[in-house]
Parts: sequence; structure tokens; C-alpha cells
Amino acid sequence: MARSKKSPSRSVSIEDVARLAGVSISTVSRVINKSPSVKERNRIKILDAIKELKFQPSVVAQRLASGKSNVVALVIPRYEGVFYSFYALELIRGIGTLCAALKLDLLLHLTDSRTLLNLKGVGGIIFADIIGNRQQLEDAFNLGIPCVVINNCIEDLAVSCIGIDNKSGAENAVNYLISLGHKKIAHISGDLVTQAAAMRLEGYKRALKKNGLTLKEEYIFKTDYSRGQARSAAEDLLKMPDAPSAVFVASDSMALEVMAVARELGKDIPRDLSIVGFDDNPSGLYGPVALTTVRQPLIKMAEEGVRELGRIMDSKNAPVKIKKTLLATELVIRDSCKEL
Amino acid sequence: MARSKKSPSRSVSIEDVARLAGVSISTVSRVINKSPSVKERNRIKILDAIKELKFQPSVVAQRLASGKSNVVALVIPRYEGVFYSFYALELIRGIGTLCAALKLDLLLHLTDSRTLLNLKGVGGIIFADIIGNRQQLEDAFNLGIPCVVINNCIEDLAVSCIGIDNKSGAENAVNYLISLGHKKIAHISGDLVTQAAAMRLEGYKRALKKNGLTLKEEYIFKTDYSRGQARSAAEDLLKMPDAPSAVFVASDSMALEVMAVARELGKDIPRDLSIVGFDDNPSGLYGPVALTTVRQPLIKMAEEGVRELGRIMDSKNAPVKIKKTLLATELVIRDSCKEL
DNA sequence: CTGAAAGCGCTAACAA
DNA sequence: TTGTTAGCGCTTTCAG
Repeated sequence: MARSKKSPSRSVSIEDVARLAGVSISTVSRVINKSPSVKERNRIKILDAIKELKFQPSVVAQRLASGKSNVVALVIPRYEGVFYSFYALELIRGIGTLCAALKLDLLLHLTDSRTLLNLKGVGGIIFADIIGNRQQLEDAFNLGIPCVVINNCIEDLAVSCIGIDNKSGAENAVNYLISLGHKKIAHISGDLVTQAAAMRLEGYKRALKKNGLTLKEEYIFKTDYSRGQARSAAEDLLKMPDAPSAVFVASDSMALEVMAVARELGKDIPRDLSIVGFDDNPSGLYGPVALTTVRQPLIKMAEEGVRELGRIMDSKNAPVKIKKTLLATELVIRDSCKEL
Repeated sequence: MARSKKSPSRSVSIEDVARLAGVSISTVSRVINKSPSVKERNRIKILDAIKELKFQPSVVAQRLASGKSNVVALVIPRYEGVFYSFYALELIRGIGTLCAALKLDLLLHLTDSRTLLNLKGVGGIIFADIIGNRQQLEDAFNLGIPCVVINNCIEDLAVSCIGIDNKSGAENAVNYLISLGHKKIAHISGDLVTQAAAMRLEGYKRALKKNGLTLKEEYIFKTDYSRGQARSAAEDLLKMPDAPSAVFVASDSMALEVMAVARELGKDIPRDLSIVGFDDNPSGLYGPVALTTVRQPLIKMAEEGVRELGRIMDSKNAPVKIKKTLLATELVIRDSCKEL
């Protein structure tokens, strides 16, 4: 069925509605924008006309005329380790769902650090993490576009940030291991270019220090968050002469890999090695041993991000107060750690 | 409120560029749109002016004026099993990256089947899978909006589809097991509301039939793609009195779960059970035994989808030829199967 | 409470 | 080649 959009099918416009309802287009516009000052009688007539004509206002025209935009761009660094993750999906899911609910259009930008964003026409931007694209953030910020950063707390820019308290989360995890009697505790870190990984390492260090344990550099294994590097780290770790009795791993997917390696080497979890992960990735539940982990409220972070951005976008020109929020984590104790 | 056009912060428009370059706005417009008919001298002057003023055309105004839209909406059913997957991320990554390259804006719609899409203003739609939202597709189609469906081949609608040849892929996998001497082959299926899962089951059946093996209903385990259900299925399967010697699993993440369960029950892979997965999820590489699997070209599918949509969007009014494409899979043989 | 009219920033005939 | 001139579909003063 070839059907082209020739003359007959020009889509219905506000004018058609106005004509059918017997009012002017301004009145129709008022109804669309929920202005209170329309006589009930007219409002009904217009609503009926809208329904009858199946009228949907042109977002584009609305934007052009009003100068406002309800498009939210989500900028995610196109960064291997970051994007192949439970984390990224959760974020997209959370933001996507809330945007839908708030009638915001979600523009997805997978970005390398260099390509500049098309900033015109977007009403606001959510930066998920800042990895190499700090400049993009500053550009947008300087242009006066409402911005929110999530999963990264930037102190030196007046922009709202919503992050996870990775440092405390990590510290709690390690404290827990210490409370079980562990003294030789290793850490497998994520990619330290991400703030999350860096903070988790900090938390690990802080816990050791506060408990008077000495920090051994050999106990710190740095990875890019990939399972491959987690595997090497685990192998190295388990073969150490003075092998640790516990390990805090910066992500669940890596922790699962560590468990797998341990099992392959004939070690029992948690008998031979206690493990704490980070993420509360549902996959952690299904292994032979349920993984003890640090739950981070990703969905909440995503939602807060959208809400905060919405607030800023709404307060046109009004003074906006910047908020730096750190969301608390929660230690989820399952079966992968044992008391010494 | 005082928001006049004479205020200092009005962003630079095509008019400013025209004035600075000493030409009319139409000429500037031509340069923006790469029309060949502009004198080189002017082109340079205009380009300079654009650079000097840091001018970026307003996408919104461009759209309104031209009636064209370079916004591509990606509609993903907000469907538990589907969205929590390697598959979804790959898709988003593939589509996101190519859209960026083609200067298309990507609008992400995570949708339940009921909320109607805001169809005005989008230039085209990519439906990733059709699960309960067939109506949305038809609505868009009937409105004459360019549509492409990926990961699902719909025969009874004149819309371009790009899918994976799941049936053949599954058949090949099972044929491979048969060629190794297996006769008792089970299947753990995904959620059969998805076409992919249904076709994989079909392929499994076809392979058995063509090889003269009888189909045992007890050997077919139906799941929702989750690891949890894969676990139960694996447990049931391994405890069967007449347990199969091989299993074809509809996704890698489920296959990994099966491996884990087998190991817990003291079984060796592949000695006691041969396993073939589906996806070529990188996680399959890192276990103790590398997973044999069926590789599906997700990124290619995503890219083809975008390209096809681009083609349709460009051919304004011209007769569009519908294409139904099925992309071939590839059996990746690793270490999880043994010859009987 | 309502309508007329002036744009929003740009594209696309049509002239020149 | 270039400029002129209509709009695109809607919002928003400003009168009434």
C-alpha cells in the first residue's frame, strides 16, 4: 500500500482544532497549556475537538515558539569498561523510565570526549560520570544549559551532583571483613579513572588505617573492571606466598570471576577466601555461594538526577541552588565471607 | 517578565552571521546546508563568521522550517527479561554509536505497551523487538512515519525488518551436538513471548526431527531468560533419571548458570554434560570452561537497522521497498562440549 | 475570558 | 549566484 503524504494528509494543526471548536487558536493554545483562564464551556468544546481530530501538538513548534525544551540529554562516556556493565543498564533504565513518566524526551548521547554535543535544543543534560569529557560539561555549563552530574561528585563547578558514597561503602565493607577477624585483606580495584573506583580504593585504605592494619601495596590489584583482568588479579592473588584471607572487589561481576577462579584452583569460598563485592548485581545471587556485597542505589540516583534536572529546568532564570548529594550504600551480607 | 530580544543573552542566530558576513540569511542557510551554489569568497566569509560567533543552528527551527526531522526514536519494550541483558546493551550501543556518526538524534523510549509514543517530531522509529506493543508499531506505520523493526521479523506488515536467523542458529548448534554423538539433548528456552526464544526452540526441534531423534517434551525447559529460572531448570535437568548428555541453552548467561549448577552438583563440564549457549556474551569466555555458543551479530543488526531507517527517511515520498533481512549466526566452538 | 498579531530561527520557492 | 518573501505550528503579549 503506497500512501504518500500529499495534500490530503497534512497533519492536523492547532488551527484545525480552533476552527472545529469555533474559537481562536490562542484559546486552544491556552487549553493545551492548561491555562486556568478558559471558560469551561469552551474548554470542553476544544477538548472534544482535539479528541475528534486526534490532535497532537507539534513538539517542535512548541519549542520554537516557547523557547523551552523538554528534551533531556543523557551523556554516557563511550568508555569500554563503563558501558559494558550492569551499572550502565540500570542507569539507562532508571532515567529512561522516569523521563517517560515526566514527559521528558530522552536523548541518548554515547560520547567520546571529543565530539561536541549538539547543545541547542536540549533543555538539560545529565552527565553520567565524567570521564575525559569534563570539557563538554563545562561548555554546556557556560552556555547556561541546565546540567546535572550523576555518579561523580565534582567540587569545583557550581553544578548539582548526585553520587554514591563509594568511600564509605567500601570502608564499611572492609570494616565488616575486619570485624570477622580478617587482617590480610586485599582489594581488586576498578578502573581508577572513574571516581567510583578511586573512592572505593580510598575507602579500603581508610578502613585499614583506622583499624591499625598496615597497607600492603602488593594486596592492591588494579584493573579496568573487566572480568579478564579480574581473573588475572585473582590468579595472582591466590598464588601469593602470603595470600590474603579476604578480598574486597570493586564490582560484583569481578567478584564472581574471583569466585570462579578460586573454585578452579580448588579453593573453597568462603573457607579459603572471603569475598565482598560491590553493586548488588542480581547475578551475585545465583552462584553456588551468594555474594556478600555493597548495594548502591543506582535507580534512585538516576531518578534523583532527573528530578533535580527538572527542577533546574523549571526554575527559568530564578536562582538555582546547587546540591551535592551523596547517596548511602548498604552492606548486604550473604554467604561469601566467614569468620576467622 | 522582562525577557526581550534586545537582552544581551539572546543566542546567536543565522541573522547575526548574515550581518557579520555581509550577506543575506538565505546565503548563510545555503552554506549550512552545503548547497554548491555559493561563491567561494562568500562561503569563506560566512564560515569565518560562523566560527567567530560560535554559531550553531537551532535544530528546532531547522526542523520546523524544513518539515524534516533527524530524530530517531528507539523503542524498547520495558520488559523485565529482555531489558536486563547483554542483548539490550549491545543494541543500544550499536544504535547509539551509529546514530552519532550519522548525526541522527537518538530518542530512547522504554515503553510498556500502553503509553503511546509522541510520534510528532520524530523522523523515524526503530522498534527493538515487538512485545505487546504491536499496536504502537501499527499506529506509527499508519501515520506514515518511517519504521524499522529489528530482532523480530514481522511478515504481515509492510515494514522493513532485520532479525537474526535464530532458527538456523539453533539448528546448527543442535546439529553440532548430534555430530558429536549426542542423542539425549535437552533445551532450556528463553521467554517464548519473544520471537527469538520461540525460533530457537523451533530450530532445536527441527534439528532433532531432521536427524531422526525423537522429541521428548521433558527435555524442554521453559524460562523467562533469567538466571534464577535457568538454575531451577538446570537442577531439574541434572537430576533426571534419564538425564541428557547435552543441552542447548537459549542464552549465554543462562548457560553459565547451568555450568555453575553442574559444578555445584559435582558434575564436570564437558565430561558429564555438553553445553551450547547463544549470544557470544564475552562473559562466556572467562569461566573455567570456555563456552561454546552461537554468535549473533547484534551490532550489525543495530547498524543495519539505523541505515535502513535512514534510507527510508531520506526517500521522502518515493516508493520505499521493504526488506526482510535475516542475519546469519555463527557457531563458535570452544570447550564446553565433548564427543561421545 | 478571548482574539489579533507579532514573532521563535530557519528553509525553500521564486525572483532578480 | 544571491536576495526576497512566505511560511513551518505554536506561544505570548496586548488589547478588548
